[in-house]
Amino acid sequence: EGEHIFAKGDPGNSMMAVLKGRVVISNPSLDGRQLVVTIFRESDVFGEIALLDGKERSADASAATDCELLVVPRRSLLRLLGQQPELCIELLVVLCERLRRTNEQVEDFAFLDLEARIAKTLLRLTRDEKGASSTSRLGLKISQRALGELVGGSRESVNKHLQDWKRSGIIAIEKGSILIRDLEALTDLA
Amino acid sequence: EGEHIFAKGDPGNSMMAVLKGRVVISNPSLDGRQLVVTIFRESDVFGEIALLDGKERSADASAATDCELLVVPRRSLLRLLGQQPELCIELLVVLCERLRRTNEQVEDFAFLDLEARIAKTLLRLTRDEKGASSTSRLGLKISQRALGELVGGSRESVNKHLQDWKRSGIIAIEKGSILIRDLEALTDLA
DNA sequence: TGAGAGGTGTGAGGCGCTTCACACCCGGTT
DNA sequence: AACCGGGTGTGAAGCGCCTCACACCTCTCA
Repeated sequence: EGEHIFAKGDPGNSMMAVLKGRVVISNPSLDGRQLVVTIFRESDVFGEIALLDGKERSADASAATDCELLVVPRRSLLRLLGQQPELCIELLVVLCERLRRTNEQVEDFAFLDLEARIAKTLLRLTRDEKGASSTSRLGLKISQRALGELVGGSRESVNKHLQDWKRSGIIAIEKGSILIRDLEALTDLA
Repeated sequence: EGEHIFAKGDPGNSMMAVLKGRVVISNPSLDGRQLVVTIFRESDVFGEIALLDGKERSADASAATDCELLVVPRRSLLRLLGQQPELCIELLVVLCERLRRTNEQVEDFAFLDLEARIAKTLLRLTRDEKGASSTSRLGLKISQRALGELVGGSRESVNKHLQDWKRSGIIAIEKGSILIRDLEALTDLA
């Protein structure tokens, strides 16, 4: 947990699959801030980009929890791809998903204000969470600073919006967990 | 010129290669604004995403100039990919480039202010332009509104920054063309 | 020749977000 | 116990960018 996996700018001659735990992909800014791009979990793969085109890593990766990773070095993958064309197609599909996701992020930054972005990622996080460990009663445990890094906003602003929502009964906060009371209202905001 | 090629949300069962002319890829917002994501030129391909994963088109495409396009329908491409694994790898590389580009856009929106984004795209545009038609004397012909759509800002704000730069001698504007006088200063801003 | 459309220049006002500053609460450490 | 670090809540000040409003310029087209 907390360990550094690779940094933006490193030479990238391998890709990884998450066997256990969570991996945070983030972008550093010049002034030390961080933007969290994605969080990968079991059975996701990452780091394919640098591997495939042979350039530098395009973002930082570090372990959000204790992890087990499967490392696939470049030459193994290339050999595999040569032998199994279906695998190649699968990789194409993964990259496509990723592109769609990133495109959507660009859109969000361009068109949505902070409030909408927070609402949206809150919804996404609970959806992801529910998929993984089926907690029917959905409480989301995340620090407001981390939420800020996910949406590209300051911790303080995140707090203010959460407070607004709490006052209007859209969410509740207990024991540091956020739980959604009015899902529809939140979807409208996003 | 001006013709609509496909719209976000359309079913996407083909991809295209640009033989001649320019194609603008853009995202529409709910309130009618547009964000221009990329401009493709001769020998670029686009529309692969929807084709590969079989989902909807993820953005609008329209002809910025008169164009000739080569349309590759889904089944042709899949057949080709089956026969020629190298082609598959090439596609992977194209997608990787695209992902890097889009990631960079996200970063820019998150970390750079409007001035820096304008500077950056101005530099990119002149670089692209010089590559295509080798005009040693680089003048960039683009409307300020179009620039605004490229950087995700209003026409007025774009104008104000350009005026600032004109006053400090970084750029000059003549006959509706922007030409860069102090390339280094502009690179510093970006 | 005059009208309109599209591009440009510029100021006033306002909203959203950031930064800074500070107070509070809780868990762990010594 | 006293103490710290990390997360939380909140207000004041300030800046960046947007919107609105308006003037002007240049083309094209009837």
